[in-house]
Amino acid sequence: MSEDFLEKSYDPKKVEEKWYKIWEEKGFFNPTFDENKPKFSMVIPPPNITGSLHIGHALNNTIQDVLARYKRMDGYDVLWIPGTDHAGIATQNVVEKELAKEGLSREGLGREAFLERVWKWKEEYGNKIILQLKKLGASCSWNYLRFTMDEGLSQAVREVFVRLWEEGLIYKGDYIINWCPRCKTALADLEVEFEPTKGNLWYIKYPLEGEEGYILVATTRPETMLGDTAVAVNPEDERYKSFIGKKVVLPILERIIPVIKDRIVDPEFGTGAVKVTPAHDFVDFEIAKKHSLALVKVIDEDGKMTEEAGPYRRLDRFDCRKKLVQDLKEKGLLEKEEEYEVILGHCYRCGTVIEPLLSKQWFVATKPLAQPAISAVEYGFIKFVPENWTNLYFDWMRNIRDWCISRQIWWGHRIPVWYCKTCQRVIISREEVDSCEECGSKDLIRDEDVLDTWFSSALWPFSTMGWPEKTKTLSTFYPTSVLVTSFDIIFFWVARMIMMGLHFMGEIPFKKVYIHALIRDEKGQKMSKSRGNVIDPLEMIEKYGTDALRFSLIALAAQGRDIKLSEARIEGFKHFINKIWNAGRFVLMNLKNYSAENEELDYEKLPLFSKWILSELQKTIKKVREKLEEFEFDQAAMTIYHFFWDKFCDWYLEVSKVYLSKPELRRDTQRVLLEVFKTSLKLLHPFIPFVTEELWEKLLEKETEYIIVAPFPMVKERYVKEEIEREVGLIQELIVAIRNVKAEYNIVSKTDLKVVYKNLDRNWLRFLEEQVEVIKSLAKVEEILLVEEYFKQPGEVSIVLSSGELLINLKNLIDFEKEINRLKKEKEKLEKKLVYIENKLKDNNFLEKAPAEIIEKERMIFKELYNRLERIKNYLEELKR
RNA sequence: GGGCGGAUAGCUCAGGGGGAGAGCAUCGGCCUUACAAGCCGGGGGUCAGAGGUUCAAAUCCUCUUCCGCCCA
Repeated sequence: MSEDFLEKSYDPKKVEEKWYKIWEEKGFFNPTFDENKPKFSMVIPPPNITGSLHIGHALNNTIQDVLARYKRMDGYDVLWIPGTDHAGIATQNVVEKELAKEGLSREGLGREAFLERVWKWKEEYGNKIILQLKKLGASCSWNYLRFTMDEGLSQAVREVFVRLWEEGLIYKGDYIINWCPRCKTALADLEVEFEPTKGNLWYIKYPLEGEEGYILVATTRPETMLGDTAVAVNPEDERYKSFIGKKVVLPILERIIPVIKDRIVDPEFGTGAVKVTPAHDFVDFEIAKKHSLALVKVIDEDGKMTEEAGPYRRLDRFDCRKKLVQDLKEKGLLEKEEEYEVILGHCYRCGTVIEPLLSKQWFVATKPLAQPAISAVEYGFIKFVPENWTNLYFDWMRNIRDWCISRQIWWGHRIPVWYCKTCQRVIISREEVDSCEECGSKDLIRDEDVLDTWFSSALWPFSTMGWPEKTKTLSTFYPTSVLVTSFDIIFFWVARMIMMGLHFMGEIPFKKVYIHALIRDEKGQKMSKSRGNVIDPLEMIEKYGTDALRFSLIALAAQGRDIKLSEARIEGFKHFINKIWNAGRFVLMNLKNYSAENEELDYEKLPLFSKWILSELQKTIKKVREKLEEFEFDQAAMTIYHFFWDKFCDWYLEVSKVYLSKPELRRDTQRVLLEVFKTSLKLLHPFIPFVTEELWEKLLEKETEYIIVAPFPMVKERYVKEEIEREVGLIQELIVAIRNVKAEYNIVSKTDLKVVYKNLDRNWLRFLEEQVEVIKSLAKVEEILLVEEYFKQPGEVSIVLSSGELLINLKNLIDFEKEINRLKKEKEKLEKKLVYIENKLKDNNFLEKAPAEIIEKERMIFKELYNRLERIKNYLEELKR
């Protein structure tokens, strides 16, 4: 039968590229601006241009694509803006590494040549991830492809910078910041990753000035003592009350510094007396501000000791530590040294140990921006899904600190600030400046720094739509419908977009934030480039096909739980894809001589199982829609999976073989097969676009040429029939029971087995009469006799069903011991359950307090189980005889 | 230290007050004309432990143990 029209198994390689190209060429991905359509919009979380599609991207974009395709099919005008992020530090590092291989350096090339080089690199490799997104099937609106350093987006960045400056929300100053001595740039607090590391706690004696004695100070970073400008104790600490106000001599440098009191000092840490190094510690910096202490910077931007470090100048910070400890030991000023777990900050890009140091940087005052952003979520204008992320968001936003936005790198949006060398004027401008607005001098220098990459991504939802211009895209599609991202960038990105969106658009950037799971490696660790533990989705696509990968990711993406992905799982879903393919083959084979007609289906005339599958289908449509709306993608996917495989393939296709063989049923059965299959494909399309489009192409009687724009199925309430589902349930139980006996007794499929079904309900028997052929076919038996009364013959085995009993003649095959065991086991199970229910039904509390329908249900169950138990007991007796 | 989440079949995980589920693995039988990437059937669980709330707890609450993550 396998003729020219369909291969025996699905080969994704043959179709994926073809369909993507067609969809793109037909322009299905771009919005139509049709005023009659409701709008749905999203912006992609822009992947770094240095990136290659990793499994996290795959999940993130599959989810967005499911939404985009679902909404598009459901009649929405969909805009899904794709793009990439210039990823300042990461990209600069990549290009620098490349240069190093050629024996070149960034400094050697100079700023301009280096930037040219980065742009060249971007042209060459920066598009890689875009192509990979296409492989994934992402139906992004490619006409809107953006890059954070595009001219338009750069203009938005300058506009925002200037406005924030004008509003007094951007300032420049000397503050303590996180410094990466390898990347040679400041980092925002968020860009530092903390890790507990084995270190030491050194106890150092600080002698009192002008008298005997000393204060013992504990520190994990002794080299910073060279920058100490005080010793601090908690004012409540009885041990040190008498020391407050005295002065101590800083060892080695012999600087005289005061002993001060401050509540921030933790009396439990070390000795309760701490050294204060304002230029190299965040807490100490705060203390120094309060007490007007001097700031002495002893470590420089290269991680080396400064001139202030006296004898240790120009030593590396870690070498200095060793030497200093040695010197203190020799001088008898080191009381002890113990092992201690220190929490070290590392650069999130290169892993180097961060040095907090004093530096002149640009900051955004975040408090005034944060307040409206908090309110927007409090009032429910923006909703997090799942909502437990809301707390995390509030927590961070309520404790937000000013944001250090300047970076001492070259790749990025350069800060739009110029300094006049003649009159010292600071010029902040949206446009390039070539002469001083104050004195007219041409002797200007531009600020060397660039902006934090997240500064531009914070504008992404509106900068991509053309802001600050008032574009049609903005007025049509802003705010976006939903943002799909993972929790690890709620602070970096989501929170900042909300702040900037509210401030500059006066409107939220998105109505919902769907936070999906993080895919972790087998150790439960986050996957990242720097850890080198990424799993390659492209390899999975190569091996199992895009649809299999997509379906796996979606099926595993339960809300609120991380995903540990296994390849076996993907392979399993590949089988599902193939199953769909083969069901398609079956349907198509049987539709060969079926000609399309538009007349409505005569529902009443349909045989039982046709009505049943239509009813099941409606339930499936309903649930898939609900789950998609609730962002419960895994459940949406599994719902259609189970319908398709367990209901449609395992039951209806088999039954249809019987129906198709009957001329009077053939035509309507073809129609139902087509209807159910087509609807299934539509339900499946958002998840697995390629195989569904390929099969759709082969189908007759389609409402649209391409499934990607076919209407998403709607529930037809008139097809929902619970009574039919119940009836079919009983028939299925009957069939399974027969199969079970056959399997237990190893009776081969082709046999002249005769089966008797006994039930006192005459109406039910009459009803079953019509189903005999189906039962015979599915249970593979020669004959089935429907009777009201029957006397069991020797050599017959009995099966007790929810309705009626089954008697199967096994002749001399019957294994009495086996049968007795089986029945005993069932009897025990039943008895246990019965005792449980009986106790319940005897309990007055239960009868008084439980809802009536529950009591009724329990009674029904009791009756049924009791009845079943009685019958089983009877048969057991018979067998024992 | 603070917060969040998890502990359910051998493995990976759904479920979330009223008769314990899926996929994979496993065992037995089938090359049954859509599919062996398949079909049919089976076995397998004190739902981490201890208390509590409730007529009823795997599910809600408290505590304990272990694991993961985030923040300091």
